[in-house]
Amino acid sequence: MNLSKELTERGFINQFSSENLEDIIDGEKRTVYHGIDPSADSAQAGNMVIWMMLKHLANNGHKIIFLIGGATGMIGDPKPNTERELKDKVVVEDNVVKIKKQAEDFFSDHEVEFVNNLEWLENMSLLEFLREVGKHYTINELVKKDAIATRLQSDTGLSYTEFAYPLLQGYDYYQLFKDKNCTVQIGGSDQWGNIVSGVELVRRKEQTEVFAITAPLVVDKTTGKKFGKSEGNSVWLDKEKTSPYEFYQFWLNVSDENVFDYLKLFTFISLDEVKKIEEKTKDNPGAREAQKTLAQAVTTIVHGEEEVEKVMRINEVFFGKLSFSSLTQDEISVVKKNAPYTPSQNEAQLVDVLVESGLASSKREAKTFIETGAVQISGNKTIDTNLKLSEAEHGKYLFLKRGKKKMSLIEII
RNA sequence: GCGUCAGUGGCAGAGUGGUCAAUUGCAUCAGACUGUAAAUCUGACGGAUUUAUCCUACGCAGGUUCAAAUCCUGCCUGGCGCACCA
Repeated sequence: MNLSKELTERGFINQFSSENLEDIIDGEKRTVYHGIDPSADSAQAGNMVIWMMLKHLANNGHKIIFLIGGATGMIGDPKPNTERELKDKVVVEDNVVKIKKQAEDFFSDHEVEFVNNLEWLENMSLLEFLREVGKHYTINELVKKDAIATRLQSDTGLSYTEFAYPLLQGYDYYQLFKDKNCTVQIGGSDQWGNIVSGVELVRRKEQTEVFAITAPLVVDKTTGKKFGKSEGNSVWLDKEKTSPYEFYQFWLNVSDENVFDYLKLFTFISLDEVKKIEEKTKDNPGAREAQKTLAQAVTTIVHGEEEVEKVMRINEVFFGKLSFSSLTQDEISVVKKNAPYTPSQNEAQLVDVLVESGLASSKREAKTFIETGAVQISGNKTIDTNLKLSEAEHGKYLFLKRGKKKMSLIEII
């Protein structure tokens, strides 16, 4: 199966700027670039779609340039409803370092060149920008761009700064074309306008056709919402922000409607194999074979095999047959390092411990949880809001559970 | 700069002196049912609490009043209109 077909069937392709995709990626080996703005200090699960696509491209012999928008990140691209707060320069610089490190790890098995658009944008003079870049854009055209058009209609308006964003990204493409003969740019579908802006700039300045490909924004089919939130929080690739355990849980909890799409997008499992899993799952959906495969595969890609093994052991304890008391000392220390863990005093109130461990956000909430029977101590439900830890049966460790999926290991110190 | 309209909880959006911790919807969380799924139903949804109350909050800062999200003044932010011929 050729690459364009593979990517299409896996669901990576939304739009592309050519008659057919084959012409872009199946023929000559090209230099492909993708850019990300350092608007946070870590990429999220959603970013992985493009990152996976880059891996597929790299596996097929294309050269990859990974651009980190040290310059564009200072501006922020126009969001459809609100103007962005300008980010502090120091924060942006810090984010650049972190994202770069993360991407380097993610692509460690591929040859990827990293660039920062600060290199060429930082010292460009305003006059040069207006003459070399601005002159090739008409306002008439810019105001038709989706993000800009909606903002012009909205109550918040649109600053000149953000209005200029497409020009900056366009210039990036031009630079990479001139410098490194880059002829393909990929991004999320929301980036289409910005990417095409570069395609046009290159055509106008160099009379050469370069290409654009976008991937669809992954949407949760069951909710219609943007994918990648867990309990209202973003799922990050950084394990300090989203622990491997939480990361694994996120994928394990994917609903049936989505899981096969995700297997195609976020893992390298072959399409045939996915089909097999799909059939197996139809016979016995309760086994959640597909989710397990997905969680294991994605977590391996992001955090590595070793982490996955640890996470799976923790799961055995939290959800599996293993009773807590049967854990060996060694296993407890594994849980301690990888799952939510809270040290506590023996005389502490249960409500306080719930708050400290993050299982409840306030005492009031903690009480409601207890009253509704959502709290278990080492497997035993408790409805006593005044309970102290010392009154519950436990050894040095106890295992606190709120709801079905939130837990924390409590160590008495 | 002038005029005018607006700024409310995660979001949308009511409320125009006390009955407002603020209607409603979405989102979120818990319970029941399940498969750590979805859908559905039930409940919670600023914080603390001795559950009587207290504190913090309706752009910011003051003021009027027994009492303000609601009235007044100033400021900040944004939308729209005007700002050359007139």
